Amino acid sequence: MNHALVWFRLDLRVADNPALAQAVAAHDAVTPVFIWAPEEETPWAPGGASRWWLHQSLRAFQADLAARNSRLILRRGPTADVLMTLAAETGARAVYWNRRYEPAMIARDREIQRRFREAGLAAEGFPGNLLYEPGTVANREGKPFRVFTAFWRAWRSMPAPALSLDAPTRLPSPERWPDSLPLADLALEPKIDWAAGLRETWQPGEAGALQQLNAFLRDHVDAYTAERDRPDHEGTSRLSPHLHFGEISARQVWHALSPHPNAEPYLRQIAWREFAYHLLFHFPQTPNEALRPEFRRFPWQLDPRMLHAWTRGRTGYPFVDAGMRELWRTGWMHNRVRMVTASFLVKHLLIPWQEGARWFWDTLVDADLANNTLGWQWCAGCGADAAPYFRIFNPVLQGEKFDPAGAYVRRWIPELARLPDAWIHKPAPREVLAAAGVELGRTYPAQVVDHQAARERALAALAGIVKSGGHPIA
DNA sequence: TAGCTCGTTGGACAA
DNA sequence: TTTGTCCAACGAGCT
Repeated sequence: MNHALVWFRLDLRVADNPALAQAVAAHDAVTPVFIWAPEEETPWAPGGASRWWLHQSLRAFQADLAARNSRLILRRGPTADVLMTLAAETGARAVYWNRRYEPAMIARDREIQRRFREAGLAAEGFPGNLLYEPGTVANREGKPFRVFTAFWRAWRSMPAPALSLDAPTRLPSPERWPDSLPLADLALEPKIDWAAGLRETWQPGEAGALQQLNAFLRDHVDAYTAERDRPDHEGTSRLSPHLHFGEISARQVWHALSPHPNAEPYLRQIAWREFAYHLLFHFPQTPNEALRPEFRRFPWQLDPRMLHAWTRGRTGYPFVDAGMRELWRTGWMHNRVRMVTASFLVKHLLIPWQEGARWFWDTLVDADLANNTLGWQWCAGCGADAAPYFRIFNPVLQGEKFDPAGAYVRRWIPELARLPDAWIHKPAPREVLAAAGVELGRTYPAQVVDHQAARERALAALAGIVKSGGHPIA
């Protein structure tokens, strides 16, 4: 039989899957395989929340494949060895996958391709995870954009993407299936069950992704510009984890949105995702190092107690704490609040952005190396397209502006629920606190830093690295 | 080309 | 209370 392997990673879908489509079109037996090899992704192996999601998504994908008379073979790494072994076991002459763009993943794909080709086997990656691959959008000099708006203009004027590929109705199975590990053997789920909030919030898998997209199109896309900044409302798409795991493709989202008269603001967000991959591709050190070299001299202060207060939502700034608790409970945080919490860690506490990136990496179900890196560097002011450095979010004003009635704070910080709206985001007078049953320092922490003092300290620190010259240290 | 403008998501302060 | 202006920079991208 003319047999092919399809190696799945962050493309856990049957619809609009170029690698799968190629295998079905050109082969009369297809073996889908997923290989768990987190050591190959260090130091950015999937964190706890990502592993939880992956477990659920793999289970859903197994069912989707079973409904098409197929299976998902599960194995553990090393990936290249496993794929070679599987090719030998099944007699497959080819392996296909959809490309990933993280530096370590690019290197791994290249190595697998080399080994397969040396063995006389086909090995081919396909573009399935982005609308336009890194390297295809460049400025007039042929250099990578570093400013989003310019990237967006170029990106938007690219030829429209081809139509999405239909899901194959039936996948040709091999005469004999190779062995598969049980899903539980990948040990992706937490040993102590902390995932109740995740289960309540999400439906991982391709069906859940489509449902989420349709709900967004039906209920939220029209008001997106106004509502996307309101964490107290349900105004965003909440597609990020589905996109990260490839349960839905950016191309499917693009085609679903495009006919819509109010699609542009959301497509811009899709372009941000592509910009993040573009930056990671061209600046592969950025998950660990500031893009702007002068920030390597920034006088960070790694205070473990402050960091702990931030991670657990105990900074005394309700808008910040609500966000951190939403993250801890649901594996997700509203984008507006991500900016404010990140800014608070970096600018108010002067804790290195990498610490925040690492915490988000472990707790977000949508943790994505490109997006996480861009987001943190942007907030820290050390990345591409950085805002003027003297822009420091005021966590009280941000709360009052984007959660005016305090509903978001009350939802995640029940101990403040009885405070009146006017005092929900800032320390209330003694009698107001008493009436609401709040005792600062006991039922809810006092502010760990004073905003004004922290702001001045951050501005002084920033002035220091600018004044001492913008040259990179050797 | 050499200068100009502007940067997803602001804030503080004066008037 | 609202509105306008400036705030310690810098450099990509454009004309």
